[in-house]
Amino acid sequence: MKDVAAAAGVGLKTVSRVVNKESGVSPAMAARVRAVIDELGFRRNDSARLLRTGSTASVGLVLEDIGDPFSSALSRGVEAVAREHGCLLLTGSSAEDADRERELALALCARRVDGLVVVPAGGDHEYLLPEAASGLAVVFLDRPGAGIEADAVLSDNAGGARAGTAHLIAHGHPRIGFIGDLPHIHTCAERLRGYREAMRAAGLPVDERWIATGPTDPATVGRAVRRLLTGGPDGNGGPDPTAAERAAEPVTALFTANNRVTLAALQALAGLPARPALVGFDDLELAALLSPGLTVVAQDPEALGRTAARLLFDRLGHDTSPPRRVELPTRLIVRGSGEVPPA
Amino acid sequence: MKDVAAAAGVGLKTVSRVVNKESGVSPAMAARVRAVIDELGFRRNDSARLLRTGSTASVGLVLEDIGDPFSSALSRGVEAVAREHGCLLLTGSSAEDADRERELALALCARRVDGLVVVPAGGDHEYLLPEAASGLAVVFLDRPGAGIEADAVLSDNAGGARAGTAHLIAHGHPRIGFIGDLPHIHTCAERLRGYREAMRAAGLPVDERWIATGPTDPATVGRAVRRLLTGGPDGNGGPDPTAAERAAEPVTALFTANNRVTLAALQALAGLPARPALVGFDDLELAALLSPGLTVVAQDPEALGRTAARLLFDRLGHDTSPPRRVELPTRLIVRGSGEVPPA
DNA sequence: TTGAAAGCGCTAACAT
DNA sequence: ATGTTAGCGCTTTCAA
Repeated sequence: MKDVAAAAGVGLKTVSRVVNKESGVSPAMAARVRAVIDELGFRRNDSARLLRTGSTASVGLVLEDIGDPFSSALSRGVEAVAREHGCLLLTGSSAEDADRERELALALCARRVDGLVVVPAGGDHEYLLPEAASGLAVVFLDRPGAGIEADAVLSDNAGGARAGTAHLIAHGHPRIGFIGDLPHIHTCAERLRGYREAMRAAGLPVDERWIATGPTDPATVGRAVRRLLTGGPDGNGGPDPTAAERAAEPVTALFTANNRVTLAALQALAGLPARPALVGFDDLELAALLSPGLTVVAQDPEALGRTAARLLFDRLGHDTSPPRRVELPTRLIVRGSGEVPPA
Repeated sequence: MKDVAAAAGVGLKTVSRVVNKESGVSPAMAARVRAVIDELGFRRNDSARLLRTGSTASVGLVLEDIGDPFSSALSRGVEAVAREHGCLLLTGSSAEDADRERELALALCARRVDGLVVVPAGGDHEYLLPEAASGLAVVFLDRPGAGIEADAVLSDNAGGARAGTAHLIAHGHPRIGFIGDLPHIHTCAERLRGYREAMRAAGLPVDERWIATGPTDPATVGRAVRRLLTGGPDGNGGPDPTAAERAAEPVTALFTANNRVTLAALQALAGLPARPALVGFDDLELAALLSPGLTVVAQDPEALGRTAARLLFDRLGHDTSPPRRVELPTRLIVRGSGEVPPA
């Protein structure tokens, strides 16, 4: 900019005015400056500008895994709203690792993003307190944060799981298996709660060996599927190994608690002759084209992302009301797999 | 930082040294400074730091649509490599719009990203020349750029389409329909070229009415599917309307040129009694679980992203060799839908 | 080992 | 309508 001013033989501020389309510059002067700008290929350095003005016109998004369709739909929602506000989006993935989440969030803060949308991987967010104290707006997405008072946007996980489980019960299944990811993850815990509530509401007992939680790789989920369907021992070595080692009653239906689990379960079931009823949490792209079609409890991840971003910008607009927790409804989509009667 | 220095009663530079873990500070002093830092909740402002040092330790990624599974896999690849290099990733979507791409790329440049990975939406990238001249590294991804000499990482689109089409031909289909997205998009054009080459290599004629390009919404693709299968007029009002209005021979197989087209075509086919053979470009998550399984020409989007990012960091490491074009192979995955014989 | 001064590229506030 | 000065928060340079 200094170069432009020198080359055009004008003051620095005049160039600044032209670049920022401020009024108070004669057309002739503006034209001359613009000519020099083009000639020199000058582009304003926004980092410097933003350092000076204080705002950064950018928000950060910490996802669990940008490659997961659910995450990318979230991020589409956040991006759309950020864009409406003329804000750039800085994104990173935590790979479901608490340290990485922290590191990433702090890196974004060091860049002085105006606000942060976080899909929590860790269970403690106290590390954001100093940032929040110095003006950072924070919204948690998909899962609530801990150790800091902040807005959260979630799906009605328990309600959705309740509806999905009740749907299976209504189709005659008294024994239903639950397969989820890691039990300490909020969404998994809530969906399990919904499952238990639906069972209890129907007066059905729950055998703890019907509940499988763990990694979502196809091998692990495949083992869980086969165990639940045959009633074998759980192999987890739970608090009561002798009970766990006894065979459980086989289930006739499965509730799979997220998209990756559902996918892995479908793969495991593909080889089997008789298929249990299945309801999955999260919709899948080809769900309607399977046979039978896949019955799911669908979230609206893009709406989740948009809602979180709106909340964030409300806060940036100095909305100082107490932290809110917004819960978005889920929707049961009936397509066939959940209506199979017990074998 | 100034505040910390004042509160600790030390010089500014000492605080800077402690924050950056530079050597040359006595342990006692360092401890005192760190105590004040914690007390005040001080966090270094990286924007200011980077303004001073010149580098920004960040790279930009301009995608077509972050919500598309293909894009998000690309971005996972880019992010992984950026992370290895301690770089933050700034991402945005162009929504397949040239102006938006430009606007986004320039916004990232104004933030002084060190490098830019661009999935081109527009056909002209001259606007990046001034940036490149002042040191920006640029790599195009998925499609080549135009108007600027830069690296590009692509899939072997023509080769993949050739293999897919040849596969259908080998299974006895002389008449094969091609459904793609917009014909000016490089990937579509290349895949169409591959299709034509395979047909010619087999000595088969191509009726232009077997080729449908346009938007990828389910309605448009559905119409194309039905037209190709029944041999109705093309309705495009092409250069030879009278010929176009004559009925064409119905095709017995379809080659769908990207994931969205494949998805839409599958939806359209779901309602139909007799199904044509189908090979799609791009793999889909549930492809193996459909019946018949979906035969595809698979790309490796994560590898595309990683390769592009590696090339970018090579350039940032002052690799000044002439621009390269890297082409990654595709893989035909046989699952059933492409092996259906002609009706 | 420590610190003062200069300056990265820009804009806000105040001249002219 | 245009220019000058100071300073955003940090690092670099050089001096003590």
